Formats: sequence, structure tokens, C-alpha cells
Amino acid sequence: MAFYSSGVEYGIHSLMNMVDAKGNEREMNVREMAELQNVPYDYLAKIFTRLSRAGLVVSSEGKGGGFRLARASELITVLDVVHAIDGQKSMFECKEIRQRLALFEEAPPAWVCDGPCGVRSVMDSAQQRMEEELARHTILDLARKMHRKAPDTFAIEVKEWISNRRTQQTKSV
Amino acid sequence: MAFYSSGVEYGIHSLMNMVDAKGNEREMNVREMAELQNVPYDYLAKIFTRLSRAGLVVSSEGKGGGFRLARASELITVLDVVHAIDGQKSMFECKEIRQRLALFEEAPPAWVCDGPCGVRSVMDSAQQRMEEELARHTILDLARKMHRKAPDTFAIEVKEWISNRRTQQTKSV
DNA sequence: GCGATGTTACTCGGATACTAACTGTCCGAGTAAGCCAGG
DNA sequence: CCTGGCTTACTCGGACAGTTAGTATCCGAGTAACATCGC
Repeated sequence: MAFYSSGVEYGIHSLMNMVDAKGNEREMNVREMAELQNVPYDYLAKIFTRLSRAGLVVSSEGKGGGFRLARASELITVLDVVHAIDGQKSMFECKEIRQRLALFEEAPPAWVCDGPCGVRSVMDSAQQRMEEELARHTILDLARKMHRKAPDTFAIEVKEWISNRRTQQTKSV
Repeated sequence: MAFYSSGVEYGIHSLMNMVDAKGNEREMNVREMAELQNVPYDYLAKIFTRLSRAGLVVSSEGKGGGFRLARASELITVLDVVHAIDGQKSMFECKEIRQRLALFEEAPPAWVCDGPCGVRSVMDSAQQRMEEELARHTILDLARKMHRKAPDTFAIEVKEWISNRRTQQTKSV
């Protein structure tokens, strides 16, 4: 199984969609984002409550409410999002095999437990490298990279899709 | 859940036990290793067949058989072991959300699929950093680090435990 | 007009299936070493 | 002797159950904007 859940993927893409081609942010609600990206609504809603609890987005309740970024998109790193959604989970869960050696018979000597397990140290430093890399990229970076690939009309189309959806909704009432 | 299975942990520790304080290798069978480390035997057996298939260890079948390292312990990296046991799994499984944008209506334009997804790129480079770190540490490194912490008697005790176990086994027959 | 009331569209949070992967166990097959009996 | 069969202790591989985490869905509660209705 993948280490990072697909919830992370949904979350990052959603946050990217909250930034336009110029780096300006826009407030959106979960249903819009779910429909725009063809992603399960209920699931995405839960993801956004996590993003909210982590302080990456700010919610406004009630009709017409939604989410907006809590701070500038260049200050939200991929690592922030990952931590917000999946929590600070560890790539490797040390089971302290070193203490189980049959030699010791239920009483491992002190030197065994002195300092972290060697295997664990390696894994931890590897995870640290990984997270450093994730911290180097921000939501703005990703949004910019996407818009650079897209034609100029794209940003407009997205904006129109959103506004169309909103007017249609009020019309249908 | 952790990204790397506990099988990886069992595998690494087992390989470490196949190297003594001086860096010399010793052949061992699965039952010995399982008992020495208090780890489930059947499970560990499966792990060693994977290590064998990956060419990290060489098996000798039949009575008195067992496993020995296929190459010097300083040439076996933690990354090798991880790949052998867990396979080349990906930290992040891109679901190509970018193609699902409602704008496109079942036909994403060419520019969308051009090159890898931005999110995926970040994740892939992060994983690469992680694996680079894992590749920097070898079984010998780990074994040395452990023996450096342990008193000199430790290596002898391990060796005695193994030989005692072997003689007891032949006696009990 | 204007305030009270109701409706709508949101954010929250809990409860609950479904699925996939990991972990661990069981068992049978194949293989080689050593023992042992029969020639 | 020594040769063939038997036992033993291994490696292999498949099958399977239990547990856990991720994914997804459903529903009720709270909240705020807005419309509507009665005064």
C-alpha cells in the first residue's frame, strides 16, 4: 500500500485549485471542489476538516460558506498538507527486535537499549530526507507549474465553471 | 500504517545476525534466526525466500542447510533489503486527478497529460531522497554499529548460543 | 417597512460498511545429510 | 565394507484466517445567509 493516502492527493489538488494562475486565492466550498475534480464529496469534506484543524485553511460556516487558505499559498508546503491529513506517521515502526534476543531471557542488558535502534536510526534519517524534500515545495509552486503548462484560457475556464455552477444553483432554487 | 512492513525489520535484523563482530559472515538457518530473535518462524521463512529470490542470500537445501549472504555484507544496502522484501512499492500512488477536472468532460486535452503530474513529481523526488539515504547504509555498517555498543563478550555469547543450540538439537535426536 | 419565521446551503462530527494489505499460521513437497540394516 | 532405504532437518510454495488501516457513504447537528410572511 502507498504510504501517503489518496486523501493527501485529493487535498493537495484541492488546495491547488484554490489558487488561480496569478497566485491569487479564492474561497471555495467542498461540493464545488468535489465536483470540479470528480472526487467523492463526503470523503473530501472530512479531509478539509483535517486541513482546518491543522490550521492550513479557514472555514466559514453557514450558507455561502466554504474554505479559504489560512495563509499565503507559498507558505503552505506539501509536507504541511501531508501532516495535516495523514498525521505524523512513521515510515517504519521499530518493534525493538534488538531487545528480544534469546540470549537475554526477558532482561536485556542496559547497553542494548542505549540510544535508538540502529535500524530505526537509518529509517528515521531516510524519512527526514523525504520530508525535507516535501517541505521544499509549496502549493503555489504546484499551482504555478500547472498553469504554466496550461493555455491561458484554462484559468478563465476554471473561473467560469465555478461561477456558472454558482449561478445555476441559485437559479434551480 | 507504516510504509515498510515489519518483515523488513525482521529481515534486516536477521541479516545483521549473520555477521559477527569482525564482519565475518556465518551461515544460519531460519529456525535458528527465528528463535534467536524471538520472531515467528513461518513468517521469517517467507522473508528469506524473498531475500533469496532477490539474490541477497543463497540457500542450501536439505538437512544442515540454511542461508548465507550472497555477497559481502558491505555490499548489501538497507535499500536492497527493503526492495527484496517489500518490492519496489511507491510511497504515493497518483490517481491522475488532473485528468478528472469536470471542465474536460471525459476528454482531457493533451497538455494535461504532458509529462508527469506535478504532485507526483514532488512525491517521487521525495521518495528518491529517502531511498538514497537507505542506500547509504549497509548491513555491515549496522552490524558494526551494534557490536561497537556491545561488550566484547556479546559476540562470543551469540556464537555460543548458536553452537549450543546445534549440539542440543543433535543430542535430542 | 420590518421583525419574526422558515428554508437553504454550508461546515462539522459520529457511525458504519467495504476493501485491501499486512501479519501470522498451517501444511505438503522437494532435497540433502546421516543412520542403519542386509547383503 | 558398502549399498540401498529410512529418518531427519532443512528450503520452498501455496492456502488461509485474523487484524488493521484506508476508502467511502450515510446521517444528524449546528450555523449563517436569505426569502417569506405577518404585523
